[in-house]
Parts: sequence; structure tokens; C-alpha cells
Amino acid sequence: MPKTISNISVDCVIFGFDFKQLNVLLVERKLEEPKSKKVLIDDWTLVGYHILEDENIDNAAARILKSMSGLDHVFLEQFHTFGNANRLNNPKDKLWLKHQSEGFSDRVVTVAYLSLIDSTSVSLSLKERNVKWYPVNELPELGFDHRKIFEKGLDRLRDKVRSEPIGFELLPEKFTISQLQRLYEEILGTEFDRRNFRKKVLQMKYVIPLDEKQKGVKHKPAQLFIFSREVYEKTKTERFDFSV
Amino acid sequence: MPKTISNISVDCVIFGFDFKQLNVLLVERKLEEPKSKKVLIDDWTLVGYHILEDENIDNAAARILKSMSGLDHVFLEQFHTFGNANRLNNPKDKLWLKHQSEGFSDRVVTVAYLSLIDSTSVSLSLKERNVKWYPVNELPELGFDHRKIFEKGLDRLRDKVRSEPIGFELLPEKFTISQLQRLYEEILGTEFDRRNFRKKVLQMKYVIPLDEKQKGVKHKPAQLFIFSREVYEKTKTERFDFSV
DNA sequence: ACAAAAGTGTTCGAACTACACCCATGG
DNA sequence: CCATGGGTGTAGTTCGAACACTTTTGT
Repeated sequence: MPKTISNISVDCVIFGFDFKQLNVLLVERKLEEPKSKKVLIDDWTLVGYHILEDENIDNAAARILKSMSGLDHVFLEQFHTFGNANRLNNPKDKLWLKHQSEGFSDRVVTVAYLSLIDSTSVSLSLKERNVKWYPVNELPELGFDHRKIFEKGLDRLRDKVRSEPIGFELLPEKFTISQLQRLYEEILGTEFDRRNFRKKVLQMKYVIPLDEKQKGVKHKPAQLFIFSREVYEKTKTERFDFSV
Repeated sequence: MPKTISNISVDCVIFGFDFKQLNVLLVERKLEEPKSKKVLIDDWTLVGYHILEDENIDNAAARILKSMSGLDHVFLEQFHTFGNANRLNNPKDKLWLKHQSEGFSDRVVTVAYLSLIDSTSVSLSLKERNVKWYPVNELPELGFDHRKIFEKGLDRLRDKVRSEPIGFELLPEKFTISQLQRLYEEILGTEFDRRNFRKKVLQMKYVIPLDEKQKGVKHKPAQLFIFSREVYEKTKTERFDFSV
């Protein structure tokens, strides 16, 4: 294992969408008393790790994301750095850090990343550690200050999704308009009128209709679309608001 | 001097507005060869410093901001963390760090903050170190990677100003509508129609007209307004866009 | 045939754009 | 009295909200 920097880490809030719910990827954190097998810790955390010497922090996040999901080149963006002096001070976290004994400091600043992945393209079965998708509304107990980090990541996702077409990162390459609508409704916690939503999406020149339909559904198959970042970058315009 | 953490720092991009231009606060970085008086370094940096042991990073930023401006309780928000492994690797920066000899690491991760201050309420004259407002379009050479940090801070300001009423932080408590307009035009680099801008601002219930006019101007004195964050928080509504 | 989701158009009000003339003050 | 910026209204257009029925497929 290459040497790490003891007081700087990276944590990733990785979102996925299964066409029903918005989910976040968590890793189980479990610690047993060696002899008695008494469970000392059994909760969940975001995926994260310390950065390596001579490693850029963006690269550290990409490395960690890849190690968990197998994915490369997906949406990954820093959103906040958490550095309160006492953020790892609760007993469970101190116990965990002591047992890890990998030379981590007890004053760790962590840089948090938002990641959006097409969870249909990922299978988690291979992992040694227990890794699981949890619906964002039904999270288990989280270790460290990861509840707070998660909340801020979700806030950031909600903000960004409102002003930039990043929702597509959570869908497969080809998607239907109502999948897109359900995604936005899940993220924002609202409902949209189907006709108006469709009208709005069809105006977006970067959402491109295919000559192709859904298959194997037991209702009228929907048309498939792809998102073109290229068209988006070419046609985007600035917008002035600071709402009334 | 209390002990600092050698590899974590804070840098503040502090914006001010003088009713003509958007400015940023810089500190001179000067180093002379002790004997020959030859100037080895003479450039500028953002204001920043290492965080202290047991100090929250937000508090570090507030401390640094106060030490430079004398101001407390102003807009201050983390916007990005810069942690490339080689960010302090150029010769001037290495030289500077060596001469500082305060036990700083050569691999420093810095958490950058955006700060908006009413520069009419600040006088810089008292400072020992050379501190100066520079128009954002006429910056001198910046040390370290501070040019990049500044650019990202300005981007963030432009983003935020579009969706939240934070521009008011750059104005005195009482301001006129055309001061507000000039501010937005400076930040966004655009021009607005005077009548439409006024109409839009008057719709905002959180911009409150006073029974008071400008004094000492050699034209028709303008009405003064104040911004009410309280009214804003009460009346704000979410907005869905991801623009066409 | 039925269940399930896809697809489609119109009307109304709100908001945005463009645009030109008179007013109050200091010098 | 002149220079400077303050203050005002209207018409045309675009954009968003509300709302119901028909179509296609699998079972």
C-alpha cells in the first residue's frame, strides 16, 4: 500500500437511480470484539479513503470511486470540504480509527465529492466488503459525520440538477421521457405535469430522439432519447434570475 | 503564535465594489536578498494562512478575513478545495515557503472561501503589510496558484449572484437601484435596460424602499432601499429550470 | 377485453423585451 | 441654464400552468 497523507481524506456521495428511487452507495463498517465476537460497531459509511502522497485530490476521488463501482469517467465533482476539529470525536469513530491503525490522524479534513452513475451499468456483487444501494429516504445509521456530508451532497445535487442537465448522468444512455421525469421528481421531491414536462424536454435541442422504442414493456412502448453534451455546450445560454 | 497544521490552509477571495468596479483584495508578497537587496519576489497573493490545531476551517477563514479587513459577520462561504500535489512547485513559491520557515509542508491543501464585503465600511490604511484592492480586470501577477483560485471564486460569485440575492452584501446598507444595477452589470459583464431592471427589482418584496433620498449628488437624488434577508427567506420559492 | 403507460393541443395569465420623454439637483 | 442621472408606461411576445382523451402493447 502506498503511503497516505494522515490528515486528509476524500469521501464520495455516489448517487444512482433504479427508475423508482434515488439511491446512495454505502459501505458497511463492522467491528467485533476479537474473542467474545461482541459487535462493537455495525453501521454504514460513504465510500472514502485517505489521499496518497503525491496524489491530486480529484484523482484520489476517482480512484476510490473506481475501486467501489468499477466505473471510470463518470460524473464526479467536489462539493464541500469538512474540517471541523471535532468531526471524528465520537466514541465509535475513535474506536474504529484506533482499530484501523493505519496511521490516520484524529484530525482529518475530508474533501467530499458528488458522483452520479448509471446504476444499471454496475454490479456490486463482486465486492468483498459489504456495499449496498440505499434509497435516500431510508438510510441506515451512518458513521463519522457522514450523515451531514450526505445531506449536503443531496442539497448540491438538487441545486445543480435545477440549473444544469446533469440528471442524464443517472440514466442509461438511452432513456424515455417519463424515466427522465420520474428521476427529476425523485430528486426534487415534486411532481410535474406530464404534458408540460414533455413539452419542455422536447424544446431542449440536446435531448435527441432516436428511431427506436422501448421493448418488452406491457404497455405502449415509449420513444427513446439520448442526451448530447456536445449540443448542450454549443447551445447553452446564460440566464439571469435572482428570483422575485 | 499557536501551532498550525502544516499541510492545510485557507485562502479568501474577498470581493468589494466601489460603485464603479468589482475589486478583489490582495496582499503583496515581497522578498529581498538580505545583503544585495536584490528583489527575489515581488508579486501578490490572496489573503490566506494555515489553519490552527483544533480550529474549524470556517473559523480559520473568518479569523483571516477579520485580521485583514477588521470585519466580522460578513458573507463568507467555502467554494472549493485546491489540492493538486504540485500546486506549490514553482521556484518562486518554493523559495517563499523556504524563507517563511514556519514549518509549512510543501504539499498544502487549501480550502478557498468566497467573501463579499461592503468596501465602503472598510479602511485598509492601518495594515502593516501592503494590502490593496485591485479591479478584477486588472490583476497583477499572482503567486502560488492564486490566479486559478481567484478565477474559480469569480465564477462562483457569478453563479451565485444569478440565483440568490447575495449582491447586496457588496453594497452599503442603503443603496439605490442604479447602484445595484451597476453592481450586477459589473459582476456579470452585461448591461440591463434601466426600466426593466427597476421593474424587476421593485417586484422583489425583500428590497424595501425607504422614505429617504441620496444627498450631495449633482443630479436628481435617487430613492434609497434596503435589503431584507428576513423577507427573502420567508418568501423565496424554488425554481425549476435546466434551461433549454 | 383490460390494464398500463404513451402520446397529444389549447387556453390563460405572468413575465420579459424593447423603447422615449420629462424631472430634480448642483454647479 | 446646462449636465447628469432619476423616474415612468405600454405593446408585443414568450413562457409556464392547467387540463382530458385516444393509442399501443402484453397478458
